[in-house]
Amino acid sequence: MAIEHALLVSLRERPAGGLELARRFDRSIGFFWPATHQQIYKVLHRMAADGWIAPTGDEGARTTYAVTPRGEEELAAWIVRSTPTERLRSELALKMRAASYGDRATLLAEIEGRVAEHRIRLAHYETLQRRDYPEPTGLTGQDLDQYLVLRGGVLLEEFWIRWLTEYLEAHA
Amino acid sequence: MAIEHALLVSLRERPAGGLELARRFDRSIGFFWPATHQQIYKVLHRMAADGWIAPTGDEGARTTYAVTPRGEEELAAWIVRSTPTERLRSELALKMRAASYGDRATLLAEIEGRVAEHRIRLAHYETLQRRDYPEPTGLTGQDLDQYLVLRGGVLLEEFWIRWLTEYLEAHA
DNA sequence: CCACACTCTGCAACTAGTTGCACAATTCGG
DNA sequence: CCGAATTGTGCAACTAGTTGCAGAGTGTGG
Repeated sequence: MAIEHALLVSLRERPAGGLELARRFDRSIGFFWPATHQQIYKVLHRMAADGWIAPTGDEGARTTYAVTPRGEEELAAWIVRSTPTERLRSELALKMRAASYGDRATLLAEIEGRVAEHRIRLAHYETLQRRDYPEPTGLTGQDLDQYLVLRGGVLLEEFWIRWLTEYLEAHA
Repeated sequence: MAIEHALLVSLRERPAGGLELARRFDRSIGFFWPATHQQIYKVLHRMAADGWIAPTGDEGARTTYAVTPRGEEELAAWIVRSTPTERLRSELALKMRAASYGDRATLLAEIEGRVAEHRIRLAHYETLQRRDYPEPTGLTGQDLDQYLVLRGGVLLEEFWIRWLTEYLEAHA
């Protein structure tokens, strides 16, 4: 339902082909919307068929798409449409609750690993933050929005670290 | 991949039928794993066919399932299996980033509504916390786990409120 | 006792996303 | 220049989850 719009946003920022988009998803955009290249290609075709995007300057094998006026309209319309609240779906949370039916020690080890992962991701986001937005107070428009989404990534990682750490401490 | 196990956990706590399970999912278990009754029925059939659960004391139309030994095994095996890190998928985050391509005022209003929702949910969780776990320091085993998952719900709501509020303030 | 509402079960069709693979074009090291 | 690795595109089959609907059974107020 929304990957189309994620692609529109990314293509609005700069035209690109499928793989390039997939790479961008692995970085910024994908913090909050993971996608594989296969799915991206599938959706790109649909979007091109619907006239939301169009190939620019055919350079042979690789196709670069740009957003059409029709796509701009759709993007604006989507932003205004209301979005249902999203629920986090966490298998790990389930396991934490179920721990007493299995081997708790193994689960605790897994959680420790997960905390380490989140710390790494957090450090990565903080590096980006320092590099790209050293002085956030002056930001406006798109830059401000990008910064705030990155900020969301930071807060989310902090949530995970805090929660998992509390779990570990309670079972120490 | 995991709804089966969520159902096992819930049925382990107390045998039940499809609708009753759906109701439980709307409450505690579903904090981190939403599911509709239709899907629950579908999965229950599969699980019964696989021998993970079995109907208990046939009471006519409504079927109550309980976890079999085979199901217990599966539950324990699942807890030990490692889980891929989950990514939050947020359409709202995308919109925040895309705001400058549409009507920002409308989006800000929507975000305000969302904050209100999260505050309500947070208050609800805190009520549960006070009611069911007034003295968390003495908890052990399953009770402790349930408490800690509820605690995760609280932290998650706080994450949302904080992030969305920062966004609103930055665009005030 | 009968109409109406509610509970419980479930099917069908669909949409979104994943996994595994294949193949062409390009670049790059020897 | 040639073989190998990498980049870019994409199909096919599958799994998970959603939406919309329907019918059977139970209880309840007039």
